[in-house]
Amino acid sequence: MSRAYKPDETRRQILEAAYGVIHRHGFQAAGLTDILALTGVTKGAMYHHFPNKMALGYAVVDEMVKDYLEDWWLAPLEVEGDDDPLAAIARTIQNNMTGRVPDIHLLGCPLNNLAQEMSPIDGGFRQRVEELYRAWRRRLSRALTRGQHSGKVNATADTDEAATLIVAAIQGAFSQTKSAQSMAPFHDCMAGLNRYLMGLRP
Amino acid sequence: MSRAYKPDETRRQILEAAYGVIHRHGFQAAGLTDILALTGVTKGAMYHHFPNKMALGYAVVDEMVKDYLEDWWLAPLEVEGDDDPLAAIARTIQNNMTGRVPDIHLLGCPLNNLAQEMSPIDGGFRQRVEELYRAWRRRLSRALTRGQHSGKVNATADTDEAATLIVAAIQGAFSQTKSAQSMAPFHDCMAGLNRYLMGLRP
DNA sequence: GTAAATTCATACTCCCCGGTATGTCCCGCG
DNA sequence: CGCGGGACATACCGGGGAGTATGAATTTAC
Repeated sequence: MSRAYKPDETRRQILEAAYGVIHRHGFQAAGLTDILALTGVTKGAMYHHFPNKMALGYAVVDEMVKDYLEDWWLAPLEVEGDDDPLAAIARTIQNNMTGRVPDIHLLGCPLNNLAQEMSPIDGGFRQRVEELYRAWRRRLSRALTRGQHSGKVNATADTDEAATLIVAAIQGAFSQTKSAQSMAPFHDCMAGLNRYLMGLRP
Repeated sequence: MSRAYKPDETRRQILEAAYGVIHRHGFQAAGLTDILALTGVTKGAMYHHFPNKMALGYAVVDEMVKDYLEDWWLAPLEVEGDDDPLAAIARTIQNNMTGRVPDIHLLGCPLNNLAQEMSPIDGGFRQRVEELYRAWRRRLSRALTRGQHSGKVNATADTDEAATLIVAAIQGAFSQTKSAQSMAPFHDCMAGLNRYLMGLRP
């Protein structure tokens, strides 16, 4: 018969439930009771896998949010044999608007949400979130530099500057979308960002 | 002699203290005790002026955050006899980077902070925050339209789209700045935004 | 000048929620 | 086979923060 104890699966369930609840309500407003009720796992099991709520939050950033960022925003920038980062960025944006669960963007960006809420309160969160932001900017910047070498991006453009603005536009789009509870600002913003990207052509 | 009871001044003190604490720690993490300790006002006085913590938060948005937005981001767009909105926007950005208390931006944008934290949790917050966002976009959009009429802005540009992107870039700049605890992303982002604005010239 | 309403102070209540203590069950290992 | 440690369950604790009850001081109204 199937095993009764599956510790890593249990840990995984907790992480995913926590990721969902935190995405919806924020870290502070996310009650352990809510998370546990969502999984069927009990508090004892949860405190066996994580020493406290903070550690659970850290794990959510380190594992879940990091994966989200990688899968939806970073990996698409570096598909094999692609030397046109501007097209890749536009494709990534398009992919995010159409490829995901509809209205998931109304909840905001998992990274930006946590950054806003937790960075000023807790150093551990701040450090982890900042690491993800830096990775995002660096990967974007490098992609743009490669584009400059292949002649697809204006050689005079400051790639760090452009990377920061692109990240900011995406974060800001999420932010407005969340408050508006409508995708309209998101679409407007991505259209504007596309226009900006055109301006980076040689 | 001076009066002992000054209700509107008391109310004002509470609002300003609440605004500061909420700006630093967020609404949920802001304890009434902290706010009151900062003012010397007691809990009884506070609950006389505001029915509960939510109402206090609403008042902070309606009065303090609204004023902040008006003073630092909206009014500078509409100085008398100015027909060049792109220059006005660049000036507003510059004004925000130099004219305020240093490192105030490390705390994030008061509006964006509340938007991120409270919009998904409470409808009252969401509605108020969204109203401010809409006002911001509209005022920007109208300024750009005026610029089109005076020939200072490319007539083919979509002003709503541009307004949304500008707001997004500013919000995103704040967000990254807050996590980085460094003004570098803010400066990069504003430089990139300026480059985008150049692209809106006829 | 006095009653009524407003403004503020103090002490207390209540409850939610993170955290703990303790016990049981299961699995691996000799 | 049994024993020791890992995996999970249940019940309880304690603190902190929002909210309240009550009363005193002050201003206003008539």
